[in-house]
Order: sequence, then C-alpha cells, then structure tokens
Amino acid sequence: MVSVKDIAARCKVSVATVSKALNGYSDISKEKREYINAVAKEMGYYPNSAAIALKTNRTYNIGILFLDAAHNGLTNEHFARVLQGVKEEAEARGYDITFISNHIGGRTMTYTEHCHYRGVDGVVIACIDFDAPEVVELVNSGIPVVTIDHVFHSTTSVISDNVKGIHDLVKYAYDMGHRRIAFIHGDDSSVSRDRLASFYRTLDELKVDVPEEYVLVCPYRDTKRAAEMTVQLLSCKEPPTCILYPDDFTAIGGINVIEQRGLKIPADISVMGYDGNSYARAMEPPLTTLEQDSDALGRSAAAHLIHMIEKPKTALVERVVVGGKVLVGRSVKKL
Amino acid sequence: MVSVKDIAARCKVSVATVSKALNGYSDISKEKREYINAVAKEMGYYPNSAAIALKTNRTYNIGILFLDAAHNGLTNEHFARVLQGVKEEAEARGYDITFISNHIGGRTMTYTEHCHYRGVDGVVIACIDFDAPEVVELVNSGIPVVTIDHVFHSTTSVISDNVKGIHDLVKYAYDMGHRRIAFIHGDDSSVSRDRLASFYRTLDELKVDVPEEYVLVCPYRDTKRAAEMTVQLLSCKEPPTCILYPDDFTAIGGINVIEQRGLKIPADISVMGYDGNSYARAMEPPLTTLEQDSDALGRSAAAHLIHMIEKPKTALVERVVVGGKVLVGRSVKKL
DNA sequence: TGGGGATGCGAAAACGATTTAGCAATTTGG
DNA sequence: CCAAATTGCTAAATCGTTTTCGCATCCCCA
Repeated sequence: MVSVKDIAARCKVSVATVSKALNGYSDISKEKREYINAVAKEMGYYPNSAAIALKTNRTYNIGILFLDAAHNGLTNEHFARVLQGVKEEAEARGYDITFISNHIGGRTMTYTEHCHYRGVDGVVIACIDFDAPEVVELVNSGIPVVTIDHVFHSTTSVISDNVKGIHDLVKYAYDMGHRRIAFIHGDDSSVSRDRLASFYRTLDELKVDVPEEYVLVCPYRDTKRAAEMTVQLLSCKEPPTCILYPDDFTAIGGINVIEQRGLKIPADISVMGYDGNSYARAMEPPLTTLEQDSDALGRSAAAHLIHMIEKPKTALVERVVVGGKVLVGRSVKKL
Repeated sequence: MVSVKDIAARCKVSVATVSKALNGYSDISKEKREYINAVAKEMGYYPNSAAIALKTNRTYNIGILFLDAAHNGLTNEHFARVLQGVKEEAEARGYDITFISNHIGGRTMTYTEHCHYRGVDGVVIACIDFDAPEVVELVNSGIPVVTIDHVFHSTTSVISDNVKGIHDLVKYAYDMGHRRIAFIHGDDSSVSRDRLASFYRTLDELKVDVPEEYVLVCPYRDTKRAAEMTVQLLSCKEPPTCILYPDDFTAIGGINVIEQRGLKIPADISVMGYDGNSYARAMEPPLTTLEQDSDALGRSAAAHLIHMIEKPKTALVERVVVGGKVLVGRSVKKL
C-alpha cells in the first residue's frame, strides 16, 4: 500500500506537506497541491482509515443497532428497507456502516463498549427493545444516537407517522362506508400505543362507536394468532365489516381463515394491513394497507445522525416525523 | 477512554508488560498477568481497534458485498437471511461486518479500493453481478474472498445446491403423478443455468418428455412477467399440470392469474416455488417450494472466510454445497 | 533599507497499540 | 562456585496519519 511517506519521497517534499495538500489546506501553493494530488492519484494512493481514526478520533463509520438473530429484524421487509435507507444515505455522505452487537468473539460487551471499541462516530438504533438497560446506557453514553420509531427525551428520533397512518386508514374505511371497524393491534411498544390511541381518537372524531370486543392484540407477524383473533371477531354478535391488522403479514393469516369459512374478500368482509410490503401488492385481491416510507425513515435517520456528528453545535434534539400513505388495494368494499 | 498506558501507570509496569499480559503472552508471570487483567477490567479498558489495526494490519472486520440500492438485495428474504447468517457467524468468531460499496462520500472507488481503505480482513460476495469487472478485480486482488452462489476458479465458494433442489422438486412432482411439468426459470446467472440443466436432466432420467413450450424465462421477483408466462403456459395445446416458478414471489403472480381464470390450486393445476419464504408458508394453500438453507449459506461463507483469514496456509479453494429441502405445502395435487 | 506581514513549507510530536531486542535477576548444571 | 540457561520485564521503534509551531523567504511600504 502506498502511504503519504511514499508520495512525499516521490515529490521530494515532507509528509506534512503531502497531508496538507491532500486535505486541501490553504498554506500549500496551488501548484504544489495540484502536483501532489496528481502524483497521489497516479500512485494509487488511498488513505489508511485506521491511521486516520487513530489520529483524529473519527472513523467515518456509523454503527447500526438492529434486533438480533432470533427475532430476525433483517428479514422483516419494512426494517430491511429502513436499513437500506440508512446505508444509502450514509454512503452518499462518506460513511460506512457497521452492525453493533452485544457479543464479539467470546467476550460479551455492551453495545456501548462495542461502539467505543470500533470507534463509530454515531449509531442508528432501530427495531429493538428500547427499554433494555443496554440500550438506555447507549443512548445516555454521549455517543451521537438517532432512534427510529421510538422517542427518548434526550435524543433525536425519526418516527413513522403512526398516528396519521392509522387515522388515514380508518378514515378511508369510514369513507368507504364502514362503521363497524375492528383493530387487531400489535403487542406492546410505543409504536403500537400510538396506533391504538389514533384508532380510538379517529373513530371518536368520526362519532363511531368502538365495541370493546373489536379491539384485540396480536404479536406482529404472527399469522396463527391473527387467525385466532379473526375467528374471534367473526363470531361476535355483530361482526365487524372491516378488520385492520397489525401488519401485512398478519393480514394473510386473517385472510386465510376468512376464506376458509367461505367468506369472500372484500365482498363479505374487508381487511386492511399495515406496512406496504411487496406481497401486499402482489396478492389477490391487492391488500389495502398503509405504505410506510421505510426508505425515507432510514435516510432521514442517517442524515440527522451525520449532522449531529459533523456539526454538534447546531444539532438540536428533534422529532422527525415521516409520513406514509394509504395504498389502495381491493380488499376494502364500498358499502 | 482508558488505554494501556493508563493501566501501566496504575500497575507500575511498562506498557509492553500490559500488552503482553492482556494478550496472554507467556513471558509474564502468572501473578502479574492476573493482576493486570483484573486492573484492566476494573478500569473498564477496551482496546482501541484503530490502533490495533494500524499496528497489526488486522481489523477483525469483514466486508460484505451485496447488491446495491436499485435492485434492493436486502429486501429479498433469501438474501436477508444469508446476510443474517454471515453476521451471526462472524460475530460469534469475533468479527464485525461492514458493507462494501463502490462509492463513499463524493468519490467513487472500486470495491477493492474500498476494502483496502477500510482494511477489511476478507470479503463475502453475494447477490451481485459476478461478471462485473470490479467484482473480478476484487476476486483477484489477493484479499481473501468467499463467494456465495457463484463459482470462480480461484476462490472458495459456498453454493446452494440448485441441482439437487430442482431435482428434488421435480422428483416430488413426478412422484405425485405429474408428467407435464413446466419450468419458468430465472434470468441469466450461474444459479439459473444450474437449475435449468438440472430440470432437463432430472426429467430425462425420469424419461419424461419436455416440450419446448414448457420452458420459459422470467426475471426473479417479477410477478407481472410471471403472470404473462403463466398465461402462455395455460394456452398451450396441452397445458402443463404443474408449473415450477423461479421463486416464491413470482409464484404469486402465477397463482393470481390462474385463479383469475377460475382455476383452482391445486385441483386444476399445481404450482411450486423456490426459496421457502415466510409468505410461502403463510399463504393458502401453502406453497410447495424448495426451502433453501439461506442461513447456513451465510454461516458457512463466513466460517470459511475466517478460516482463510486466520490459517491461510491450511485453506484450500473449496466448493461448499449447502442443501435445501422440499417444503411440502398443498399446492401440488396427487394425480 | 529595513521592519512587519504574508506565504509556503518542514520537523517533530502524537494517537494507542504491538513487538523486537536486550538487560537483570534468578535458576540450573557441571 | 562459576558459567550458562532461563525467566521476567522494559525501552524504544513502529504502523500511517494529522497538526502545531517555527523557520525561511518574499513582498510591501515607509
């Protein structure tokens, strides 16, 4: 590998001069600067990131904290897109990304320790148990952090507009004539809480009554439980005309059991999902769902994080809200 | 951050001694070694990876080269699982992973340059155009490389057993009584070629004739094209009784158009997918498909790469084949 | 002509670790 | 009991950069 020393020798100047020329300092004459840069290019010079990191304490590397193995965050399309967004934005701004875990080799280390060890300039946290003490420790560690879909009071967060999302979805069903709308919501998290509250509030504003039996809970992506909940809804004295699922995937579970009972979607009952996954578009009938702008979520998180890193003085703690939109399929019937 | 220097000061020994104690060298007395390690732990010492990398030329970081943005490799469930496998195995062995791209910040750099810049110890290449000159350059760069699902003669590769996969799937259909089996295969790649050859060979062995019109091509994950191809198959003079799709996702496109025509799956026609994605299990009827052991693919790639890194002398160029298995759904009828 | 700014460049320290070579003290062996 | 071998430790160089400070040189103007 060619180093500044090699360039210095070839150009017959000092390494200091080379370094300054390469970094565009002003106390090097224009000619020398251009000459050195040309030679560097010709010699195929690339800086050694470890040396730079050691000297400057900046790695141009940002950590990404995603849910681990068992709960396979990566295979969830929404989060995969979020990650993709983070990656693209980071790369566009000159940063690489590295996964942060809580074990490396034999030893376990906390997320914070891992971040210090790798010297990441900042971390994006998503798709994880935000209440875990290790996560809290990281958030309070002084390392720049941006959280996705969870709000800590001390750090910038980028959140999908769950309130508006559910509102729009419910409003859509309402506008299609539905009054008996059920909501199977996801398990406990701030996202779920927002969605649930928005569900109640929207229907309240619309002066629509919500029987208690219309609101059920089901873990995300659990088609089996979703099927059970659907059965429960279908056997209500007054079954809903429209069911809203926690995500597109659970909707499949519901749809299956509905069709199994000889009911047609949307003729006999309407369903809606959440996320806007690719199979929601591909299935028949296409699922009406809320398309989250997952990519924007990731991009925005990366952009804000990098801003915090590069201009800490001007960075405020922000709540960035990213909107989604109703993706109209054919799973909701006009009443 | 606490450094070896701090520990040395506290223990009243030299930094060399601390370093050796920490790394378990034998020329430090047992007592001193233990004492130093205890102090290090108490002081919350973690090594500075940049310093180590600079000095030793080892980063304990492996690069991962995945398809870029537009073709969103990450949102493909199979590849997401592969990535997850790489990540887990790497972390278990003490390595972090970093994405490699061909642009960082404003400047573009080749994959090889990016790898040198970050100093990764090795690279896993997957889900990419293996014929691109930049990829070839990387493979020949001297950096340890393992490819997934593509064979270069000079490097170790881990491949999913596409030959056996298609064989098993076709054999399954055959055993279910099917003789008119169509195959819509993916677009050009070594994976597609293997699968196609295996399709022909298997039916040849089974003494089943394959009309030319039964073999069509469709890009992976393109439901629209899959639907068109399906229509084409249905309008054959002697339509197939079973259609094998390039992947689970395209199968959805086919299934839709089949049902749209009033045909029932599997009563009127049977279909099979490939991959074993989560929605293949969730849909109704569950799709019969070949479940690739995507996780094992990733783990194995990481394991072999790390072996090459740590014991280059003993590492041979290998072809590692990872098997899959037929995931029996209810989309194939017994004839 | 000479003092005071610019301007352009280089010497050297520093970042945090590893590693080589060597020195003292201790043990061993003849 | 002395030379040789072993043991336990340290000084110092080194990896590839950045950055501070100082030193010339040159220009300008009085």
